[in-house]
Amino acid sequence: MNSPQNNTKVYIGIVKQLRSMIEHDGLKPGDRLPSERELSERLGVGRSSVREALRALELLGLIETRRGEGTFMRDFRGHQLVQLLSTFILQDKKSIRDVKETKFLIELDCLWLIIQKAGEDRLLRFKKWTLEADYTDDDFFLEIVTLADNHLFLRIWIILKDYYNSLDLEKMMITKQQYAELIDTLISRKDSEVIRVYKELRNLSKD
Amino acid sequence: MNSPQNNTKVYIGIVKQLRSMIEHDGLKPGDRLPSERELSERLGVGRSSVREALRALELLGLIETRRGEGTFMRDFRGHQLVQLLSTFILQDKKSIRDVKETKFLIELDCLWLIIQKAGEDRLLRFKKWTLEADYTDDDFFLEIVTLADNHLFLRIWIILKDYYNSLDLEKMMITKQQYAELIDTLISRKDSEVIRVYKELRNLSKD
DNA sequence: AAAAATAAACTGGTCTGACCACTGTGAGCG
DNA sequence: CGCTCACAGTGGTCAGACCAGTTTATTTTT
Repeated sequence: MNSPQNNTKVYIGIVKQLRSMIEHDGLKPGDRLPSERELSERLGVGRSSVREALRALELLGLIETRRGEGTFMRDFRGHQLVQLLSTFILQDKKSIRDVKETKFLIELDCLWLIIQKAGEDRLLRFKKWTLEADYTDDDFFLEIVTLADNHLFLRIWIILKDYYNSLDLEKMMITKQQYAELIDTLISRKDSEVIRVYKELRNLSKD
Repeated sequence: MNSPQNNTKVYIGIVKQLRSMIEHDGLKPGDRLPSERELSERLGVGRSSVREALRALELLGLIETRRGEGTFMRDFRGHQLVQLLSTFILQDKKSIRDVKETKFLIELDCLWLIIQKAGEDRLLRFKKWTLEADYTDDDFFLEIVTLADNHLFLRIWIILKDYYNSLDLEKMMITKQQYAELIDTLISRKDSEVIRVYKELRNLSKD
């Protein structure tokens, strides 16, 4: 039947079913899922099990429920979960250090990837935007990570960014000139220069 | 009563209660939580609501339940989250290229971290093991990533490794001498040399 | 006929009670 | 002393009931 194996919990199976259902039907953020009772009947399980699965996905921020209306796909970037986990887990100092360390290194990786891959015209346009537009540090590096053209790094970075922001660390001021300088080094394609400028920008010089 | 506000869902309140309970009682990984029925009674809510909260936390990897025994705190240093989200991220089975690229760069990151952090004695011991023991490429780099002492990278790498292996790509032969040489460069702490040797080892020279 | 009020049919939210499967324990027997 | 076995406790699951909202259809009123 629907159950994958016997010793797996029902609600886990439902999560999987839902995932494949979402993929199969191509559900996008905002779309409605079947009602709890319908899922219950369709999958041949109790409604409470369906609810356990849905509640878990809700806490993860993947879906949203509105009483009287239904359950909907959500445009998830993790905030729900990030907030929860950060207060839940990230208390210990080492985890915080890991998050910072990982975020920085992935940003460096992406810079390196850009050197390898990005076209010069794209970089020049980016530099122009850097000097003219208004943006935050997250905005800037989101563009960096996007330019690196690695979907995996992009997803991981976004998660780390949210974590990082939830830590409420003091942030340093970075001038447009600094951002622009970083892009210059990208255009010149000098690895070592990129690393130096990035470290300076992140104030990691002494490390 | 126990409920924080009236319009918040009960299971959310329970999650919060659990969090403060964990903090207050100083529960550590491996410790047991009160049973579902006891929580239900103590918090004045239905058992199904307790279960919705527990199931959500379980899916998050924060707790673990064993039928007949109870519910236990889990060792979640490494963010189950990454693993969970990975099933969603890797869902779009986009480019194999991304997986390879990311795995390699993270391995490089870890090498870099080792240069910064690892003690020489540890590296010497590692080199000895490299020359004497029997191991696979995965074994070797698992040790590398572990030495980097970044739990986040460790978890991400493990996922990538598993995915990478599932791709069934042809693998090249790597001699013990090559592995040992890599460690030598780590001991000498020359960044550029490490990169060169690693690339050679992964046959990325032309790239 | 149009608008407003009402009713019905859904949706999620919660609780209760029941039963199953599994684990640990302790009483009782050999 | 060691074994067996029943029992209490725990999570796993289901069914049913009721509440509280929303939407839609129906009826009533204007």
